[in-house]
Amino acid sequence: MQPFTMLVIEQIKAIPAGKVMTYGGIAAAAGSPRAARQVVRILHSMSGKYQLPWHRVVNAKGEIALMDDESRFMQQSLLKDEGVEFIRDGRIDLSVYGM
DNA sequence: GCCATGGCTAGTA
DNA sequence: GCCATGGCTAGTA
Repeated sequence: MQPFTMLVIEQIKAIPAGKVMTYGGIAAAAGSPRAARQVVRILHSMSGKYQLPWHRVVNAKGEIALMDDESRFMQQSLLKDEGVEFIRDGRIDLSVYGM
């Protein structure tokens, strides 16, 4: 496992319940601001193995990025259970979370 | 080659 | 809606 990958995994694991981070934000925190897509890949392929709170990651607009209906519903439910509030229809006001 | 991005245009209203 | 971007895992040889 490469250093950057490890940093990204740590960042994701460090997101507390009830908070969210963006793909780009995580990439930046791991020292590589333009590597948002790589964060996507890591979530996609290592969420299960490393027990990542994958549902706490959203895109830069505060939207759930998943394409699959079932998965996005799941993500929304998990976030709501943690107290994350959605504005009209599936968006999160990122300014509430300091972004 | 993959990927669940992001940011900036063109083009419509 | 388009396309430049980044870092590398999964899987074959």
